[in-house]
Amino acid sequence: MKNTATPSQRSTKQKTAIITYLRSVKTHPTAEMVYLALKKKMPQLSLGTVYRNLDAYAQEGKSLLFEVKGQQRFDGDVSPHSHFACDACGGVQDLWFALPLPKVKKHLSHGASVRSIDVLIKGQCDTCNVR
Amino acid sequence: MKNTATPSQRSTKQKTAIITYLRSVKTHPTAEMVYLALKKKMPQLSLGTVYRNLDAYAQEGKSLLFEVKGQQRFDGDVSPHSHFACDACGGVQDLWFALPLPKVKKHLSHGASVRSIDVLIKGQCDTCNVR
DNA sequence: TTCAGTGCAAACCGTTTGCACTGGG
DNA sequence: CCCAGTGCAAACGGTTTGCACTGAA
Repeated sequence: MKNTATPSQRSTKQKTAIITYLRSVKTHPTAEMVYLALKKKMPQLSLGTVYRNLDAYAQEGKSLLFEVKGQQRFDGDVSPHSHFACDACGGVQDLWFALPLPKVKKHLSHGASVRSIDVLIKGQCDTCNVR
Repeated sequence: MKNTATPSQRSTKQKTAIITYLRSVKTHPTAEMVYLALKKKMPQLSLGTVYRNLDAYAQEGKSLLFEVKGQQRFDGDVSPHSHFACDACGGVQDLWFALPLPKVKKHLSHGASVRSIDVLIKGQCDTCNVR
């Protein structure tokens, strides 16, 4: 969240692998999850590189970034939607209801500009509730 | 966010001061902000105590807890509302538009239970936009 | 008197960063 | 050849925690 924005100029194996993985998955992974998944195929991959690229993608608007229980979660799907995070298993799911955007904007102070709208619902998922 | 829930049994100066301060303020302070504010009057107050009590209040539903830029922010007003966080100055403001709750619930998986709904809008506040 | 709560300081851990090296253009 | 990007490991900083002490009941 603090990495300085340096728009990417060169394409590398690592960048391609990271964005490809993020877009192929619906788990809203942490940086470490991405790192561990890719390390199988790219053993020399470093965690710092994963953080740098995930942060860059988020800043460029190529991914969503939100925080759950003190950890950053990334989402390769940037179309507007919300998230449900399970307190028990830590899983995150997409929710596709629409926000009343005109109403929202009406409540913002005049002159404020919006970069993102994050809706995060916390609770227990159905699976964890059964156990 | 990781402190184990131990419902408070004894009332102390510190607990009273912390919840009173949190309810008196509209700044959505971090634990450190609360600590620094109260330390003026209670010089022996410790940061750990502030964290423990703020976390406990959040778990008991006596305050709201959400995360902005890797930091926990606390809100003594637990009536349902949303937040706007300025990327530039770090300030957080309340927003009082209503969510379409029936629609939201319709999209949750059957069997899931909801503990909280956090709406966080990020951008630049009017003041920072002028500068 | 008892033990929940506190103060203190060290530990924790997710994230960031400095630096030498690598490889894309 | 050049310098953006990477790997590595150390540093960072917000939060948590172990332990001895304190004070509410």
